[in-house]
Amino acid sequence: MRETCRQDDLCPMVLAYKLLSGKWKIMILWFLSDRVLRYNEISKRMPDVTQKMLTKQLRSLEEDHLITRRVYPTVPPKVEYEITEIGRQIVPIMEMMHKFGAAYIDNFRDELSKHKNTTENPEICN
Amino acid sequence: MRETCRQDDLCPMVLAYKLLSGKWKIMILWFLSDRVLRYNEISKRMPDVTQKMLTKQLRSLEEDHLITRRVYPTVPPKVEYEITEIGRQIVPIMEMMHKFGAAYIDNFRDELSKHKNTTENPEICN
DNA sequence: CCGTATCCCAGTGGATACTG
DNA sequence: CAGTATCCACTGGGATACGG
Repeated sequence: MRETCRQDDLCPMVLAYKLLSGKWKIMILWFLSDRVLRYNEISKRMPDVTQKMLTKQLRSLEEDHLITRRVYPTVPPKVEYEITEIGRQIVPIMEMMHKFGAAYIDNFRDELSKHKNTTENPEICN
Repeated sequence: MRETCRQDDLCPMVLAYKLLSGKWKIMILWFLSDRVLRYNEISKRMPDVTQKMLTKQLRSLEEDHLITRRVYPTVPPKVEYEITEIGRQIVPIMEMMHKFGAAYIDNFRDELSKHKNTTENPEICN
């Protein structure tokens, strides 16, 4: 594993980190891992994200080929977002992160005030 | 898995993301997963991090119980950093991230200019 | 050796209003 | 419905110098 880092000037692990960097990206990917969603459906699931930010993160994910954006030229407009093949490979990582986070909470239930309101709507994962 | 999100106002997955948020944190954790390291040894492995940032990220990781900091009151001073039990549970996540990153590179070798110089020293993972 | 102290900048993220 | 357009605040990250 460690050898692959020498291939070029970019560490795969750090690249993966960068691809997921963005306050709402993993949530978006999480929801899209379930099924194709329209803009509004994502928005409803994430009430705390402003339209601007949601659009921005969606475009960034699209640019990185983790999701696709399909526009139906209808009136009113309809836009569907779908996770890609490569994007779907992130799901197990998110699952491990979820598992780790749960274990972490078990250990440090008391001192999580720092991270409270990590999300104001806990239903996001449901 | 999804049910655990209802326990409190904090999604474990997002918490995990927050714990790892910080430009150099996964690299630090990666190096420490190998063995205990002194401040200077970490610094040598990550030439691009300023002392201030390295200290900051180390303190943050310590505050989050992912690493420990042991100070030897000698002259000159000696400080050792060690990954914790819970911190070690992140290693498989980092390994999956590495694996994903490698697969990603295989697919999009061409258009990675955006992420080039993700690290200026590719040896970081070695 | 292992840090602090200042100062600084860019980019991320947000509030609010508007539109094809 | 699915976005843009402005304007703004914050903070993560950095350069440089100094200190116990």
